[in-house]
Amino acid sequence: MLHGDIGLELGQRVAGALKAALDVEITPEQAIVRPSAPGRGADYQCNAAMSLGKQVGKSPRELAQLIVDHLDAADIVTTPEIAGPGFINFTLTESWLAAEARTLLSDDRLGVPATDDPGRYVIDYSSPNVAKEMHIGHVRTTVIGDCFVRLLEFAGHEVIRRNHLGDWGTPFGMLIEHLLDEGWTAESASSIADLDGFYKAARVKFDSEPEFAERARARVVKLQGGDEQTLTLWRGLVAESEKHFAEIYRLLGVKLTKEDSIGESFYNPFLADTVEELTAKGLTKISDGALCVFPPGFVNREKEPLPIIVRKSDGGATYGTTDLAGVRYWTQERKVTDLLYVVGLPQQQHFQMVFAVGEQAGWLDGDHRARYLGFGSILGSDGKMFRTRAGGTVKFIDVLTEAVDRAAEVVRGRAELDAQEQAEVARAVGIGAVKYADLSTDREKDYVFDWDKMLATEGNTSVYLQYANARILSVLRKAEREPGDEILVEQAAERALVLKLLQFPAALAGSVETYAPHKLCGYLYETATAFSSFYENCPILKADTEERQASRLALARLTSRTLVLGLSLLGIDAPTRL
RNA sequence: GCGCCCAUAGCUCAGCUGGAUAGAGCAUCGGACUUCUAAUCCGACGGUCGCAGGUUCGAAUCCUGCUGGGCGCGCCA
Repeated sequence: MLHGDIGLELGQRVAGALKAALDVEITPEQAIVRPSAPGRGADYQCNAAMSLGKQVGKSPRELAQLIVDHLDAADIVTTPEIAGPGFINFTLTESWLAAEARTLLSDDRLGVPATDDPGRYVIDYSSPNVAKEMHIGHVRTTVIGDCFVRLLEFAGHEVIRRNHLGDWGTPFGMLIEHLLDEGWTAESASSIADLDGFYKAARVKFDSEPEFAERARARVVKLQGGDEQTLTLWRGLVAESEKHFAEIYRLLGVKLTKEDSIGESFYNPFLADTVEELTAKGLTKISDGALCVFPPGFVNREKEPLPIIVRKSDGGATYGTTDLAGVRYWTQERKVTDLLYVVGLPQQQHFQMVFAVGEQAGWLDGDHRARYLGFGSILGSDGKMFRTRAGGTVKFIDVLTEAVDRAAEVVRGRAELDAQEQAEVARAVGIGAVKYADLSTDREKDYVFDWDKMLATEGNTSVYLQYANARILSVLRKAEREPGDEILVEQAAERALVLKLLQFPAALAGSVETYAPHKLCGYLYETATAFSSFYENCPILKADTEERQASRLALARLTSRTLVLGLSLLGIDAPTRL
């Protein structure tokens, strides 16, 4: 099957028919073969005849008939029917469905091909600030970024995780000066428990004491100048922060580790060269004392060109400088093919400008692509930015502990789990719920954070998927035999489930190509509901023949494998019991 | 003022890049457990796709305008 995609396979056959009938060449994609809406009596439909008819000078129905007449697809579908203005309806044969499903039984990748064009990706995500506690604002970038890592790795790409820590810049003068004032040393600095409080205290002092602010500014210069005592203290702060981040990442179950920290400070040695190269290429201009790049097409409110400031009037660098140095470093030094930025939507324009400059500088081109993957905000039930009842920032760790606590409540008294298992399940369910809520709606839209909805056992939630899987595994445990290696497609619910399982590769491809985890979520939900229906209608352990039981056990296992793999690509665990 | 995004069932969301009668879940109502995990399943109810034009065989989807909301727009990152 072409890329494991039924639609593409049929599209290829349609393309072949068109070639045979009229010597017209189209790609399988251009054949526009899509799953039909339920209840229309067909599995797939070809929508190409209407638009193509005009080009070849035939009526759509006439063209559709020509395609059908020359179609070589009897191994897959029954005789296609032409309907309406020129739709070609395909119904897959039970024998083909059975044969295809059979091949999945021994396929670790469940029909998903590895990419034939592997790239080297670097993904910028999570990006917390040193000396500040992670908060609700880091949830989406961390969860979504981790999902992309998993999806791209599974697709067969090399993926470099990049945690772009906020570990440099003006706040660190204030932090280090406060460190010294409070009598911390480089060694003890890594044991400050309340980093957030520490940051706030420094901030207050900075805002209220001019003398301190003055020292803080001087300290920034020392830091950026490479003063050893300052650097040592700075490293202590970073180390302490990384402990906190690691704790969140561990609890959350994302792949980020300390080794993935490539913070702003990393680019410090490249900033001067980057600015120099931009200048050498004639892209910079001094404006109001700052060195700027003006990418074409961006204007401010006065319709004047909008700059990226690469060197402030005081000589300092900005995040624009750092981001440009990053584009330069990863494309030129590390030879990555794709740079992905999982950063909130408010920063869209900034990245568009950075990419535009990257192209002007020749760092980005057809072989070195950059893509900004923005995401919407998490809202409270009032439709405004999600905050605590007191109006404060919601801490990341509080979200996770509350999720696990609430999940424990949901799981309590459930099944025959001991305390240890209950705790593990609560974690899988609670964390899964937070991640799934984040991944299951359109990435670019805002979504409303709602504990009851995300932990609901009905509807499109991770708990429902986890439950469906646990149920399957329970049946498999109770079976007194191994699943068979033949698939029977007899009942309607059985047929629907098999078709759904065969659509996994296409669903996954759609999710990866458009960086849309919610498409995978939707597919998994449909698969779980298809299984539930099958479970109600098709007895497994009590099937009336050996063959049926063997086949249904195989289908059950296949469904479980699909759910588990799908969930794992989302970064969500699937407990064996629930 | 300029730019970007959003508006679909009472609520929360899909709608596969222009296809057929716009789909799920929740809520409401009605059914199904001496049967493999009922945390489930089956059915019913529910729509002026924000408004108005346009493009064409065909628009929730593309274009223009408007209304209502969110965000961004020079030395924080």
